[in-house]
Formats: sequence, structure tokens, C-alpha cells
Amino acid sequence: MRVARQVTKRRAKDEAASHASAGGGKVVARAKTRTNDPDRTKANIIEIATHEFSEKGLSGARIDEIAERTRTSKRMIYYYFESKEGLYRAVLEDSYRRIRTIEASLDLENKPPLEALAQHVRFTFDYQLGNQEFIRLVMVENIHHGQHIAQLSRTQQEGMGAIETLRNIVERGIEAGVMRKDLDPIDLHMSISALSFFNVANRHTFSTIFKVDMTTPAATAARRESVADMILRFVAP
Amino acid sequence: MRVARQVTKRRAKDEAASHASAGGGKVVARAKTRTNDPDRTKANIIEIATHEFSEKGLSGARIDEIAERTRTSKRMIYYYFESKEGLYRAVLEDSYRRIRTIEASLDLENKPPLEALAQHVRFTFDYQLGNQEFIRLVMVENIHHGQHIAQLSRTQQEGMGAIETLRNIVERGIEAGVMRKDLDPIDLHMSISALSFFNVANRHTFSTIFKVDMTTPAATAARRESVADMILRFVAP
DNA sequence: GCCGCAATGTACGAACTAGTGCGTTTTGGT
DNA sequence: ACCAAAACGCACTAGTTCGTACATTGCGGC
Repeated sequence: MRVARQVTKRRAKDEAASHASAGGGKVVARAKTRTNDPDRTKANIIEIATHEFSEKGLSGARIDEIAERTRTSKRMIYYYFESKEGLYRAVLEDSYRRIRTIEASLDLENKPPLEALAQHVRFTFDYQLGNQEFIRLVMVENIHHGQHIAQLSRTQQEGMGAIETLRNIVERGIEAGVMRKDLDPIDLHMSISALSFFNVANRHTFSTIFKVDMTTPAATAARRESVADMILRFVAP
Repeated sequence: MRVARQVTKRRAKDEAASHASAGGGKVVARAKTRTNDPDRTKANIIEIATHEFSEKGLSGARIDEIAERTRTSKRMIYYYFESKEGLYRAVLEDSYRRIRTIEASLDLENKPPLEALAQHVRFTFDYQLGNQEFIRLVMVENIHHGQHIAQLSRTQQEGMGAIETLRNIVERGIEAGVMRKDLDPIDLHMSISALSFFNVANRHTFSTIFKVDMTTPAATAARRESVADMILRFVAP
């Protein structure tokens, strides 16, 4: 099995090589025009690595395997990211950067507070549902006691905009008399995150133990509404 | 370092042995009496392994390290558990068995429904807070798509009693007119779990990003009440 | 007593894995 | 056109890691 794997691997490589030289034809040297593109290479490595780390964890992921899936070589991983942990940190940083960017894109400040909150909750729920790689990376990072995200520079670990969004909504909600006065935005965000996160993070053990399928459209929709409902009831005066 | 450890272990064993023979009285000669005790050995291995797996994950844990912390040898791990994954499965099974046992111990059926629910929520919250090894094992298992818990026999992956407890509480709550009629015990349990779980599982990344300390007694107490409050508001008619 | 199996310890190996030395090619500046 | 630096690939290694062959001791039944 392991041997077979090696053979397969080697064969694939050889085929690629012969394809290349066959395409080159006569002036053999020509076919191999390598194009240097550092940004694309780095981005490609991070993309593959994101998948691998989120799938197998930091210790479970294999640099060789990442390298193989990449359009470049293992040497380049170390050239750009220094070490396995360095690559992992880059992956974390990139994932958090992306989520931070997207989170700001919603325009909720003009809508009535309760409506805005409901929409924010549903958006968070759906975002986490649609970005399971990110969720899994967060799990992995917490298994490691958050020690790697702690190493990122201050600006890179900056709190998501969610808190500010919530603060704004809550303020307007209180003013409009539709929310109670003692709400803490961070506490509220924690609840919204918790409910959305669990739905993705623990679905495997939960559905095995309770023998339910959490992935059907019906189950997802029901759960989303339950979560939104719970949050709305929570903020009511 | 390694040698020193070995020596320590050996000495401890010898002392135990001489104690035993001293108690026995007569034939002092056998200082090196190895006592076969399969149950104790297995339990000891599982205890250490539980800690290691919950700390470093399945791929991160090292069999050699587990063996070293054990009062026995690596050979015994393979003797009783066959493989690394076999040991991991035994750890999972044991952890779930323990939680199942404890969960049934609370007597809530006699208390008024709302009070019973509040107590159940606080208990769940505190149990998860106090059993972080278990929480981390669940995270690890979900990183692996729950594939190992799925391999456990049906009875071993049987749903926790929590659902029945909740069903009972909800039924009584509806009857007493203090809870709404359309509550789903599983959905409710999911919410309670989610809120309690997040508090432990994601504390590292969450506190780093939002620069709050979630471990102080004050923060813990506040969070527990927020969670209980949220659930109580959720079930209200 | 004693015999056979269960329980245990020691030492070792084959495969894997993160990381690198070194040579080659591409590119941008002058 | 030329050159230094950046980008890149190949093949290797030193250390680790799961797993096991082999030898030894304890123990329950007869």
C-alpha cells in the first residue's frame, strides 16, 4: 500500500516530465520556460496549506504532502515560510485577514436595530457554515492553546469588526426602547459565535451521538432560525 | 534525564514491593516482585493517554511519551490496545462513559421546571468548565470528522441522558404553562452545549482577539448567568 | 509442585518527516 | 549585454516515531 503509493507518485511525475519534453520537441531546452512569480507561488502554497492544516491539524499535516499538491516544490515552502510553524502562522494570518475583510462588508447601520441584529446573526451563522476550513483552523489553534495566533503582530490579531457592529446595533436598540440596557456587546458576540460555531465544529460527534443529520437544508434552516430567535429573545427588554 | 527518570521509576517500584513484603511478614527475599495487575495497568495507560491526546491531539501525541509517563512500558500499550488509534479509541470510549455516568446523577425531576432547567444549564456549564480534557478530546475527534467515535459500538456511542432530562423538564414546563409548546429537546440541548462548549473550547483564540480574560472567577460567573439567562428567555412562552 | 498462558520488559528496526546543501534558472537594473 | 540577486528544483540527511521480535517473569489451575 505504501509502496504502491510511492510507485504511483513516481509514475505521475515521470509522465509529467515526458509530456513536457514531448511538447518541447526538437530544441529540447525550450519547453521548460519557468516563470518566476513569487506572489502567485506564495498564495498557492498558502491555499494548499490552509486546506491541509484545517483538515489534519498542525501536527497531522505533512509538509511533503502540501508540497506535492503545490505547483512548486518543498524547497519553496521553506524559502518563503522558514518552517512548518511559520507556514501555519501564515495560514492563520491569511484566514483571519480574509474574515476581517468580509465581516465589514455588510451594511446594517441603516436598518432598524432588531432587524439589523437578526440579519447579523443569520449572516454570521451562514458565514461559518460556508467557511468550515476557517472554523476548523480555529479549533486547531485552540488545541494548541492559541499560542500561534498570540505570536502574530498586534494589528494582525485585531478584534473583528463584529464588536463595533454589535455595539452600534445595541446602542440604537436601547435608544429605540427595543433592547434592554444591560447588554454587553462582547458577551453578545460570544453567544452568537458560540451558537454558530458549534453547528459546524461539533457536527460530527453531535450527529453521531444523537443520531441526527445536521447537514440537510431543513435542519440547517431550522437551526438558523432557532439561533436567531434565541438571540432576539435575549436582547428584548 | 531519561536515565534518571528510569531510575526514579524503578526505585518507586522497589519501595512499593518492600512495603508489600513487609506487610506480608516473613520471606523478605523477593525485593523485585513484579505484581501483575492488568486492570490497574490498563487504567493507568488510559489515564495518561487521555491527558496526552487531549493536550496534543491524535497525531500530536507520542506513544513513547505516553509510555514513559506510565508505570509500565510501551510494549504494554500495544499489548492491550493494539495501535495508537486503538488506544485513542479506548480513551474516547472511557471519557464518554464517564460523562454519561455523571450526567445521570442530578436529581431535577422533582423541582419546578424553570428552576430545574436553570440548574441543568448551570451544571452543564460547570461540568464542561471542570472537564476541559473531555472538551478538548471532543474537539480533536471532530477534527478527525468523528470517524473514531463512529467506530465505537452502538451502546458505547449512546446519546447522553441529557436529552431525556430536558424532555422531561420541557414537558412539565409546558404543562405548567411556563414554557412554549414548540420546543425541541435536541435543539435546546444543542444550544446549551454550544454555549457551554465555546466557553472552554475557544477561550484561547477568543481572549487573544478580544483581549479579555475569560478565566477570572468574575468573568466565569457572569458568563454562566448570561448563558442561563439566555436559555430561560428562550423557553419562555 | 508444576505447567501453560498471561503479563511484562528490552532492544531494535523500517519508514517517515522536517529541514537543508548546492547547483540552476529567471529577472530587473544599469 | 551583463551581472547580482531572487526564485527555484533535486536529492539528501539526521532525527524521530510507530510498531515488533524476543526473552523473562508471575500466576491460576490441577
